[in-house]
Amino acid sequence: MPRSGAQARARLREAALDLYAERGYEATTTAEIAARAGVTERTYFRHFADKREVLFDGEAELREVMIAAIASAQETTSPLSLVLRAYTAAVPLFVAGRPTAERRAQIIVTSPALQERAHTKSASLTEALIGALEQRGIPEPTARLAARAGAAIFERASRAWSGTPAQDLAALIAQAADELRSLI
Amino acid sequence: MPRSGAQARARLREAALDLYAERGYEATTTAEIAARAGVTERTYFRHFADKREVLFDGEAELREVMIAAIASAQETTSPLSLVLRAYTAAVPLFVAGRPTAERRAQIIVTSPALQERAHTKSASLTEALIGALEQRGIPEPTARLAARAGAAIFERASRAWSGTPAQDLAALIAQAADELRSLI
DNA sequence: AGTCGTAGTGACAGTCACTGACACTATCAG
DNA sequence: CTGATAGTGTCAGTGACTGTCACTACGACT
Repeated sequence: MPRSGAQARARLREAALDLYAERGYEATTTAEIAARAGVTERTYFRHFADKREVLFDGEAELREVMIAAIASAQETTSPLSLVLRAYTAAVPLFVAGRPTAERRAQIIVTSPALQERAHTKSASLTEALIGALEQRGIPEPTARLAARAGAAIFERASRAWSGTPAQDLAALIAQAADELRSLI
Repeated sequence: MPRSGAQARARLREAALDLYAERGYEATTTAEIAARAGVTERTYFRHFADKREVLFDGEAELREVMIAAIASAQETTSPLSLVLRAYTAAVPLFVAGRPTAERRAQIIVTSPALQERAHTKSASLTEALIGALEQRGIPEPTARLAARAGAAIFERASRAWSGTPAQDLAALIAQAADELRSLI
């Protein structure tokens, strides 16, 4: 394995986060990000598909953890429980990534383009969960319904978590699930 | 009121639909769309915010119908029922717009950029429903949970509907709601 | 009939995200 | 030490999108 490129990628991430926060997403050019990271614009686009993607790196790890949680669950677990188990398994990742996630969130709310990408990311995560459920023999429509219900539950928990940092996210997930049950 | 512009807008919609279908979304330029519609590229961008938006025109009507359905419901209706009532009220619109919707859907699946926009559109519709629920005094977190559950239900119904055109969409919505209940 | 305000349009120049192609270089395996 | 490979720089190009200014169609109003 030659020159790793991982450092450049990390510098690009930080540079983008800084610049987007300082002068705003739209007022920042990809050339400026590259310059601050000490590379050329062309190199930026070798690491990230577009100007937004740099804010959504590290999503792969999250997806893998969640898929693994579904794959390794007991035989008899219900579809929705599988999805909630996946989100709960990811709680440590959310806790660890929290400081960065907050900075990111503050940037994302300022730009419709970034919110759009955020939606896409969570939709693609949902698709991955659906795939994992199907691997366990759950029919596609059922899997989709369960995954989307789980996503709604997690969003509710996650929003509550942003409000009160002290709470335990896993407990909030369970609580949101109860809320949904009472709604239906 | 001077020159309406509605005709140009309609021609742009059709031109885009044709070209995207013929040669693909990415292989089509906005200049080509404008040319086929008999206007300049600049005029295209006066009618539509970007290259994708032309495929998502007429969303406003849908939103209004659904919001009205929520606003005009009985006092005692539960949050989820309100949301389902909104989707059900929109069924005639979906039936009427079906032929175009199918062409559009075929185009959208060919391009990640268009799928991204489609996600954004349904997310913004969900936000509008949340707002309508809040108007009725339902607290935001509850409204959000109900709106997202309703969206999941409708997606499930809508997918079933694409498969078997004969079925009644309203019935499929009720059926999908039962499915979700049994999942929880 | 003439005038006047308004919404829509064309023309033009410019910025910037993103891509393809080619040459060069740092690193590691043997 | 050599060769294979992943990463990078350079350069030229396309196309989405924007600001600005002048012009025109149309309806309102006298």
